[in-house]
Amino acid sequence: MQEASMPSQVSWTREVRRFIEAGGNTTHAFGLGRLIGRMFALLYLSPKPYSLEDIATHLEISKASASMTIRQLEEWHAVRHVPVEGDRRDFYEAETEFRIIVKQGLLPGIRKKLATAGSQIHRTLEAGATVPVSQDHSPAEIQIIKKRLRTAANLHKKLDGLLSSRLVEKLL
Amino acid sequence: MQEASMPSQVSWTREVRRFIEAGGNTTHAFGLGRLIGRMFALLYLSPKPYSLEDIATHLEISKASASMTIRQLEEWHAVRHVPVEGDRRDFYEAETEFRIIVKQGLLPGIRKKLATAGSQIHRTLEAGATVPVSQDHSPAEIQIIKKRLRTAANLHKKLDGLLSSRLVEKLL
DNA sequence: GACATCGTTTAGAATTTTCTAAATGATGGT
DNA sequence: ACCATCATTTAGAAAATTCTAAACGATGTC
Repeated sequence: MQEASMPSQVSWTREVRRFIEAGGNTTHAFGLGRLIGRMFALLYLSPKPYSLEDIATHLEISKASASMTIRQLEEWHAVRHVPVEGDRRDFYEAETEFRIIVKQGLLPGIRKKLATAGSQIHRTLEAGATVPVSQDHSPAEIQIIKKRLRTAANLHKKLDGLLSSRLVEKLL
Repeated sequence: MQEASMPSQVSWTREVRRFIEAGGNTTHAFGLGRLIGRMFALLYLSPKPYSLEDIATHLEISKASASMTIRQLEEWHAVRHVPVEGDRRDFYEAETEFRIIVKQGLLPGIRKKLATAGSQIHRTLEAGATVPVSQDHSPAEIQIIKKRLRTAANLHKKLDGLLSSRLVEKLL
């Protein structure tokens, strides 16, 4: 009995490891750092909450890294702090409702980044409006530039509107 | 006349510089590198095509960097190679149809990244199906894990379907 | 209130990523 | 065919990011 389950046992833990690394590669591919994906993957596959040190041990990282990364995950609502009775350590578990993570964590972050870009588009647009003459460009060229800026501003507006709408509801 | 336009002239070029840097910050914020956004912003505000050396000069980078980054932009269909009669240098101009950039450049890249994550989810799911017993987890916990994996697989499927649909048409 | 244990901060080490100069390859002009 | 000029490749420098050990602060325990 025990011997029969041993081989699969080994391959399961190895598969979990692969899963964790794949999570890290995914977040890294999207420019979010490798650790955050590894950590979320670990917690997502854990029915039981983990303490900071548990996490650090499993991922073979320092407690310092674990602390900083878990706070980032908390900001994104991807991880919850769960109190464990009679233990003053911090325990964490993964948020399993992706809707919450996307809506409260990811989308606000994306919108914030887009807002920075959008404000510069408008700033340039306004600067262009007060500059009818240029030694670098002909009047016709300036019209083209202004049109492109308006197109960019329009795209930004559409994107932001879409992200703040109930698109997410439909999705999940 | 000339004196009257001089002050605005200065502020316009400065504003263009700000625009370019903002473009760089935006792509960098989304994990795409700072240079690619700076370069696209430069070309987007240029009615005339630029040669590789033009680009390198304006952005104060080496021709080597310009070459590698422009190829990346080409892969994303964000920049077009335009032949200039009687000049064997390569000239480039920005693609101004964002629909094309998103549809042919960004979305395929995103889907590719998601596909990697998705295949690992399924792989783990299959491994879990063949492992009914574990010394680390109770049977009830294993059920929870399997359910979470199915949820993740489902999310991945929805996401991928959405990205490959005509969502983009509606958007732009 | 001193001690023990935990989480956070921070200064700097280690790694990764980005960038460039130089070499190479490719192509057109003479 | 040779030279001149351009784009690309690559090996290694430079810069940015990520990670950690140690110091610190906070909180519960005896």
